Amino acid sequence: MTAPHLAIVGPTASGKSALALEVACAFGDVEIVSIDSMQVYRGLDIGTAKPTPAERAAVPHHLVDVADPGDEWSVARFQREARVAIADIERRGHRALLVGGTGLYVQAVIDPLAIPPEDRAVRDALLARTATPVGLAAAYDALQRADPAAAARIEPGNARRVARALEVLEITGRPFSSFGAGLQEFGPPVFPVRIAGVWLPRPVLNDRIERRFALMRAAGLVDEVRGLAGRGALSRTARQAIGYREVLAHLDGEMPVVDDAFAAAVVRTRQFARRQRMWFRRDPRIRWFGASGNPCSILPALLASWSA
RNA sequence: GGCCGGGUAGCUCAGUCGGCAGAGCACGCGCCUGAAAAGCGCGGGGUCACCGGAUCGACGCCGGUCCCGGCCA
Repeated sequence: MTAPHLAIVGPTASGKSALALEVACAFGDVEIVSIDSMQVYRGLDIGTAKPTPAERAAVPHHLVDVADPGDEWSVARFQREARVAIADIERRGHRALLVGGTGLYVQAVIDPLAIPPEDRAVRDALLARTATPVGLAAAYDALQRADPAAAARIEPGNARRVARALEVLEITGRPFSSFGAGLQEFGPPVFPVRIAGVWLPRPVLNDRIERRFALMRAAGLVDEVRGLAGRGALSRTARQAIGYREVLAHLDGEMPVVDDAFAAAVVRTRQFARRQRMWFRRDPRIRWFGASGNPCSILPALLASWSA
């Protein structure tokens, strides 16, 4: 039995990655596993705040650059690959340091989530049918009859999730709800792990978000997006990355002024950070570490907590 | 200076034969099992530019003032 794995979660731009590198240097026996739905894509570097080659040379990083920008990524794929990576890390006698802000992915990795199978064609057909209010209402009705438990967990207006539940029903013949109680239950993780949450005051975080986008812009985000767009199609999943979607809209002429694109990206990042806060807040297994300014000031407390 | 158009929520704008003001976005609060940097629900907000007038009653009608845009001089 090895020592427990570690995890750092929190909203975007809260300084998790920098902290993780410090922790890795301090401990020496940890490898970083990025829990990030967009850093998996090769070529999406600047806008995803991906660790630099130097950082990746200093500390091994996993689940970064494992997909082509044209790939449709998914939670299930992440769950599989992350668990393989963690098993490998254990085999080397090391500890995994999970770092990231994609809440669903964190749970897919550390919780015993049985993710039902999918059939994209079936779901796309269902989504087409639920595209109108009338069609959605009919679909939700059908779900209520076939799987009341799932319907109770899904808002009637959420076409995405209604379609997904019906999809599972259609291709497996089993109710969606039979695959698990949902994400409300925070039982013991599938492996021992200590989870730290990074908390910053909202004005500080908002300020960091704004600065970071300015830096990304200066670092050539527009050119990066232009290159990706020119090289071929970005998948539906990849093209919605914050910053990429907005710059793409600018390059397509839908948003003529670049500054507007970046302003929109900043707004969407703030909204994203809020959803992340909501998501992580309800997980009682997270131990929170707050900083009033520089998130690296958390480091001593974090190391002390994890060394105990 | 003259003529025309406009001044309504933080922003962009809708609106009513005169009957206690709406939408989208933003913002706030929340939800979440194969797109999750996605998707969805709820909510707070306005002396309707200002001053005066007629009216039971004005954001709306009348008169004036200020500001913005366009055309003419």
